[in-house]
Amino acid sequence: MPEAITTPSTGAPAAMRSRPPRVDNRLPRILDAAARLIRQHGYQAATMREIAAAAGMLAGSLYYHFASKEELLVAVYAEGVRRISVPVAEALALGLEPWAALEAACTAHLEALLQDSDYAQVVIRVQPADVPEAADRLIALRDDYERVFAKALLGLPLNRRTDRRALKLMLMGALNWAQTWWRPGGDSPRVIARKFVQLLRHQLEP
Amino acid sequence: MPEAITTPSTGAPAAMRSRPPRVDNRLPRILDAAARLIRQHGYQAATMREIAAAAGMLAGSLYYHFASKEELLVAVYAEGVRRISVPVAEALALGLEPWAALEAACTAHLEALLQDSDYAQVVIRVQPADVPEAADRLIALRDDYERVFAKALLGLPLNRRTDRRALKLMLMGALNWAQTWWRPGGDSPRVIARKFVQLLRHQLEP
DNA sequence: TAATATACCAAACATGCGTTTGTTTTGTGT
DNA sequence: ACACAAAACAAACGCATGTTTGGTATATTA
Repeated sequence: MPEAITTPSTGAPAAMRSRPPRVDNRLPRILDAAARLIRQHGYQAATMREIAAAAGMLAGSLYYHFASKEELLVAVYAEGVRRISVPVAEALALGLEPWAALEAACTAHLEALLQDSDYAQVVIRVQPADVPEAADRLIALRDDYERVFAKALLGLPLNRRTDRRALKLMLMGALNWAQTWWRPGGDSPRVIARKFVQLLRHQLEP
Repeated sequence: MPEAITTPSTGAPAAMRSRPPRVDNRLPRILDAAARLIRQHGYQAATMREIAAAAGMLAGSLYYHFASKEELLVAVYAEGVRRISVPVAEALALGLEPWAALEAACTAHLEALLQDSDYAQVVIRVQPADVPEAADRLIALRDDYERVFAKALLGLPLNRRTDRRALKLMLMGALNWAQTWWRPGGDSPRVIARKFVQLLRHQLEP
């Protein structure tokens, strides 16, 4: 499934550009290839040559669009955050009652993470600490999404003694870790989300 | 805090050895250095030269003890699994009532993961897929531990419709993900474990 | 159609990597 | 004290990596 970006951010020399980008721009293909290979092999193991070849060009040509490999990662990562944030925000905008809204948000999160998007998977797979130069920006991007997800917990009618922060960390951890064990053919994102929310919401004892 | 291994597995040429290993063996130091650097920088970014230097030797000398960098990782990883499994198994052997036992197991898991051991952190940080040659063995090691942890859920008096597998996956995900957000000075492993188990055990609604 | 910035090619560069090889030191058992 | 294996050194090898440089084709605008 091809994942062309709708509005490709223009390349590196964006500051001094006197003409609009060409229509046959291969920037989206670069980002798609980078997202796929970084997801498959990790950031370090995904080489610029591999990425370039997958985009139908040579390694050096990537540097017309990105100043460095780390900048390329940041671009992919930012798009990944977008691809999780948007569906989750949409789910939260449906006006469902609080628990259903949370479940819908979790479903959207898992769908992006497990099925839909190489970009989204990069966000969970790449650890900011692995990319010293860009770690701060990656963490900031991840925090952006956390704030989106946190909204899903706002309306919940909770016990007075419930630690909302612990609830958020627990749920996000459980969701993100799904990437390590989930395989196609397993429970669907919707089913997993339902089970997880169910485990939290109701008492486990008989 | 130094982390000398108690019973160092003998080096690479273990098959044809006619004398016991020396007492000033630096193998433990190699493993400690590898564990620390792999935890800090990730597997790919941790170089053999760095590890050797941290152990007070040269890169080539590592190959007396390990046939390759991947073999070194496997050794560290195996020790890491041990350092999580042992405390958790001990917690489960205390004879506590089921929910307290689960909480104790989670505490032990988090202590190893967040505070005690570079080795343990390697287990969670390194993704088997990043090390193609050794991925199978790493996954097998991780599964070994999962079986230990799964015992913590056996005795729980649960609702008949509770999905025990989902419960395990949710809880392990939440615990393992703590590595990405926890910082020294934050809630202690004991407190986190209590909060997480509490969230699962009791009803969240008022 | 002419001009020009866009987008890429082609080829190399410097560097750091995992690993190998031959040699030397050093602890240990007899 | 001697013999010998264990353990490390010293130096290189081959290779892949991210990146740079100068040149070239092409779509777009005027």
